[in-house]
Amino acid sequence: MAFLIGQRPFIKLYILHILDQRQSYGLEMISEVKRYLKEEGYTPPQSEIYRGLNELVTAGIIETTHRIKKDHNGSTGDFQEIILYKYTIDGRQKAEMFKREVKLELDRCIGMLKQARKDNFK
Amino acid sequence: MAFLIGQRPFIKLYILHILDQRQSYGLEMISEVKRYLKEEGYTPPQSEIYRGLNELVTAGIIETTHRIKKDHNGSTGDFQEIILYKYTIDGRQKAEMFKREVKLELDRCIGMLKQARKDNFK
DNA sequence: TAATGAACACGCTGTTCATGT
DNA sequence: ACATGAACAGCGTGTTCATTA
Repeated sequence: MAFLIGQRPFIKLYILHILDQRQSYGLEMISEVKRYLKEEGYTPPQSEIYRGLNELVTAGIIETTHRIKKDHNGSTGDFQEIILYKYTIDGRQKAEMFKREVKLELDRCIGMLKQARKDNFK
Repeated sequence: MAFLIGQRPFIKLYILHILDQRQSYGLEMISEVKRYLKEEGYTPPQSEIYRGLNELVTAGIIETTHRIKKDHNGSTGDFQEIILYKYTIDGRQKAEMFKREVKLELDRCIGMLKQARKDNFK
């Protein structure tokens, strides 16, 4: 049995949470996750988002709405290509299974850390 | 900033907790830690105890009461050598600093995981 | 057998670098 | 600059193996 939950599934959870509401892309999602967790004293590295996204694609949970151009830059007229992600047809269903597993892990970890606090402090 | 607290400091915390009460040795401590955490669904590997012990020795927090013989085996008359650990002179003081740091990490992790549960479930 | 710990392999993570728009 | 992701390096961890009493 592993010690604590890994960063990967943890971030995937947030990715799915974001995609529950709307399509999004890598850097936007990492920013949002950072916003969620900044107060908790944790800043996930950029790379983790992409790793998580690729794993979710491989798992058939999400897919890439292949390259779509975004708003152009007002001054330069540049177009920025991004990769949008969204659920596959049965993706939400698969995601529920994944979420359930992660929830179990999450609760186990919380219980463990609380126990450690109880055992070793106060 | 790292993601979650590592297994090493986590176990060291329990080692110190045990040594707060009495001297002990490797396998005995790992057994006790397992007892503490079994209900939480976590079984630390044996090796981690030794790694933690060595690090605490290096840090000058504990020291080894060099090899002491233990109870003999009733039937064979064998003697088993063990390595007892205890606090150094200023070990408890140093340990307090370490514990304080770990407590901060512990609380941070709990907060983070709770936040994730709040964000992604219920 | 109990006890210690070395040694190995591997996965995860953080940083940096490369590429393209 | 923004966006993606490959590539590299290093640490932590889990398992196995070796040694000794």
